[in-house]
Amino acid sequence: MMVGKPAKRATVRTPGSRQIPAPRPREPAAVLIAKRIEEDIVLGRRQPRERLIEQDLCDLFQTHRGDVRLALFELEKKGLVGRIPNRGALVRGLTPQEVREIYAVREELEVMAVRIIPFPVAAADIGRLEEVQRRHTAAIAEGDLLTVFYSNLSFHQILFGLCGNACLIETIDLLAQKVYGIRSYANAFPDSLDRARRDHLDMIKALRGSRRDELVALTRRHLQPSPEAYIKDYERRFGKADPAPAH
Amino acid sequence: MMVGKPAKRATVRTPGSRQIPAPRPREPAAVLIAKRIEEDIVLGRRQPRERLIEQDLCDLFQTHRGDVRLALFELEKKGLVGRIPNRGALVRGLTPQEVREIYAVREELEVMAVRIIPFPVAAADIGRLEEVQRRHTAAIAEGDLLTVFYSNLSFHQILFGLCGNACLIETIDLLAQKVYGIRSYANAFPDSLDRARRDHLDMIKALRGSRRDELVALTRRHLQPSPEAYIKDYERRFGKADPAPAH
DNA sequence: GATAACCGTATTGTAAACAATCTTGAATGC
DNA sequence: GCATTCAAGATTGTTTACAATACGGTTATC
Repeated sequence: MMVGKPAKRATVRTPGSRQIPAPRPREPAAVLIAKRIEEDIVLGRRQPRERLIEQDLCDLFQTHRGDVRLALFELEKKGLVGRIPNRGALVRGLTPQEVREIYAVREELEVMAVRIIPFPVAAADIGRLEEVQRRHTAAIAEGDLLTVFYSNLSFHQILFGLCGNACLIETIDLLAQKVYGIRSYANAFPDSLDRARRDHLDMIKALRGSRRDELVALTRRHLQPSPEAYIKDYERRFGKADPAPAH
Repeated sequence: MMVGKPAKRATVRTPGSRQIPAPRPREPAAVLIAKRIEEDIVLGRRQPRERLIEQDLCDLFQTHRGDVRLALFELEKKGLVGRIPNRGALVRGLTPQEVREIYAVREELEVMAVRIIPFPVAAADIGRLEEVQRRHTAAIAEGDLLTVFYSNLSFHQILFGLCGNACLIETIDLLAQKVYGIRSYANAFPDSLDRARRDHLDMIKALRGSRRDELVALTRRHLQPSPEAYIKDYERRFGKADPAPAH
């Protein structure tokens, strides 16, 4: 497996011990493969209902089935792919119902995060946000959707990372991953991208001025367009009736 | 592997298709093993820092390393065990900091859940809660901690299940799993168990009367004792200084 | 006597082979 | 012509064997 990185030492913490030197869990190969597949789904290179065959992925990533298998289980738990026993994995689409539910929880958690960010925010942190936002803006101008995606991701990770609650950060990230795939719908319209860009700039301003309520309102508003665009498109394709509850 | 159950057919939903008959993902062996290990940790039969050696677990569960491996990866993602490359898995304890953070998020989500429960709640659902609560009460009286644990679990799953948001339910469950292990601290004191019991009864009453604010207050209060007991015990054992940030 | 290099053992990580299961398509009977 | 049965191929699930790595003790050396 040649996807791995050099990897250096790090530490793990266990209660009752201070710092134990231990090999850092260098990104296991399986996780890297999972990331790549995730990216494919985000970019629309893999469509819902498409099968993910283990051997194909082995050839693609030059590895053995063990890692691919692990990656698929991982993606299954994230909700990005479904699995049918003895049949394998397939890219999983989301019903409007599911999208609405996920976004409701995202809003709750992201609002919580910005509520507990300690103010004022350090200038260095705001600087990092501005730096990433410059990349984001440039990528939109150039129509580089891949960079748009990743810089947008970084922006939110930095922003919510300010809240200081690791569990909250992790959970926000988890839910964001579940709907990575539907971004492409929102990104299809330049208007949406521009609006997101302006939201980010407004957020930075609110942060700089320690205006929490404004930040909360922006956070809520920022989450609106994506699910709406997705649901609209979904209904256009498959009809408006929500076909039976999702289990 | 002889842990499996008979397993029947079910259906999977994918967007754009109606109902596709498909083999129901019968609880895979790995998941069952993970549950058993989880239970061991909950019951204190496995202490933090204890190593989990794959071959030992294979012998114990009469299976092959593939499933054990998968189970360990699963528990790792849940945060119950840590892994050191080429060294294996070990039961992971939680720092007070982590516990506080997890409970903060739990409170936010569980309060959200009870806020969106559609009122009035169907009599049948209240009946199910009462039924489970009878088991809970009986188990406390008999000192059957295992049944206490599982009936308490059921109670909350039914309660939060009423909110109707599958993603929210799932996320609440995920966070609850992360702190399964610390229940034993709260359960050590009969007072705590009795208080939990009374909380449950009060919740049922509030549900029956559709008194949402009361339910929210009870939900918050119900989450207080466990982390407090754990943190107190932790500081007694390892000293009060929170040793270095938890990453 | 302390320290550094070495080797044996325990354990995980990787790979390949085998078995079980499902899908697909053709052949057969009605 | 249509449904049913059967067999072949494809894919996943399981098992076993092998290689790589890390730890612990022993020995050699200064």
